[in-house]
Amino acid sequence: MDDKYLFSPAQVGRAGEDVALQIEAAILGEKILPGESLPSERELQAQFQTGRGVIREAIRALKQKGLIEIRKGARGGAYVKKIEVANVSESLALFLKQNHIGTAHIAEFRESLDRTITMLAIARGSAGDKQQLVAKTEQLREFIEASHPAMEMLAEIDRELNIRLARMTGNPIFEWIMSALQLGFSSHDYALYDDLEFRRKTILNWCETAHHIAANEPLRALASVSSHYALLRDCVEVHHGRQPKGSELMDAISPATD
Amino acid sequence: MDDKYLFSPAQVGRAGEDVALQIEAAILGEKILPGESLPSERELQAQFQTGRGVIREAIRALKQKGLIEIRKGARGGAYVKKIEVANVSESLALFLKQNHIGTAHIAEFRESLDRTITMLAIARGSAGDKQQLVAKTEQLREFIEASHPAMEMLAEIDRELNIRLARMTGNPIFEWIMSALQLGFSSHDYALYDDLEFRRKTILNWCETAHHIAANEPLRALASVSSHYALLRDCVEVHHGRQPKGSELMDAISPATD
DNA sequence: ACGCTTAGTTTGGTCCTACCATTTAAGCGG
DNA sequence: CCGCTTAAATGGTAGGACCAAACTAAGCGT
Repeated sequence: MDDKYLFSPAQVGRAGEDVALQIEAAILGEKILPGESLPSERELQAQFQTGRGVIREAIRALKQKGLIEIRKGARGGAYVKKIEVANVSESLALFLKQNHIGTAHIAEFRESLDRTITMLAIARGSAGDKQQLVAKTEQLREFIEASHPAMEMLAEIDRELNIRLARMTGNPIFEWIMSALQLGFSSHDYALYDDLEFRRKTILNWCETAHHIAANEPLRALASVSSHYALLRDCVEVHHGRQPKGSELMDAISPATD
Repeated sequence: MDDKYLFSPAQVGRAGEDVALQIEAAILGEKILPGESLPSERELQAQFQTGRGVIREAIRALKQKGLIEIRKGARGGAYVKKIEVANVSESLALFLKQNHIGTAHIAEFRESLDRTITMLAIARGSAGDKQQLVAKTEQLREFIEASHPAMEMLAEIDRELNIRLARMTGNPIFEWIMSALQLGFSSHDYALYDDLEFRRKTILNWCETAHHIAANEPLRALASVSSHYALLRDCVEVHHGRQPKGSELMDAISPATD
């Protein structure tokens, strides 16, 4: 921190990029650990031998990447943080949205993911995890039978169940990919809970799945999982089935459009 | 000249965020289409009633998200573009890297993905696609038998084969997730090609897989795919043998310990 | 009339300086 | 010792000036 600087002066033309890259390298190379902070903007300005605007833009880019968070005031500055899955989600969601990916494609992908997760969860999840899963679903069923809660809440619980299941695989990637997909498209999930009929069926299906998992019955569990997505397809069909509007959704469901 | 602007003045305190959000909303809401450009920085400065630095930071953030590209000079400015899968890859790669995800976890996820992709490719891929796949793998085999090409090139071909296969599913998400995983971790894939022995086996395995796919033999194709990953596990094991099972057993594949 | 050169204009990139808002820490008085 | 006030550190904003790149168009020569 005295005569030996972490960073080198940036070159002209694309100084901003240069600065951002150097700082990013320092973070990824763990020269600065999560929780620690970068030097202040004015200090960086001195180290990089550049204007403050350049530093600010670089910091902005890193913040956008999720690598740092920024605090104001004394002892403020750019603090390195662990990247959250939300950053990946946002990126993925933006991408899927801008490329007009239909619900059918997302559902198909999620179905394949769910099937794998289910198998791994059966194989690796502890008995306690499985019991908790059953308990959660039972609680959900009682809930829906007793009252008519907001569908946002049900969607939230559904999300939580999926994550819990994914975590039982012992492989964090499944959990994160699932999170990313859900965060990006939770709005679509609401469709399932929009209709009381489907809501009931879906929850019963969750109970069924949980029981099969707890009973270590992979084939039956897989059947349940797939039937969840069959339900989803039916639901979508009922709601916008005949309408030419949003036709991309439907023609993507039938895969044989070659 | 117009009295009706696209954007509203930003609020103080977090003007940068505000500006970025407004512009992002305009892009996502397709008020500005890909190929078109935003007003110039100075024009935006006028519309948002703010300093130019704020505009620049907002634009930097959007560029980082992959929503726009920036050109200098007259007719320059921020052009809206379609988000590329590389953005998602980078985000995912950063995340996995910072969270120290082991190769074993990535490989497991990829294996599950590959199995699904294989089944879908068999079911949906055209005969032409399948023939091309076989041709590519045969070409690869001849290549390796004739010479000792750089392993980077082989890794690149391997990548291309995977993408081609993923594309045959007809569901772009498989292709993109596969791209993202590969872009983020192609360096680890090199491990497989490091050893001549494994290189040969891997390529032969690719040929086998391609033939099974072309012959519409899903079970055999799946066996081939899994055998590819078994090969990977063996390879890693040979390179650094002893490791306690369970956690991060392939963690030290690139750095340290050697 | 055509093509090349050149000056001008637009626009992003950088630098600077000043000032504001917020947060923490030090200092002071009770 | 506690609480209030004040000062310092730091990010956020404003606005101006200039540079560099890239496109435009005027002008020149053939």
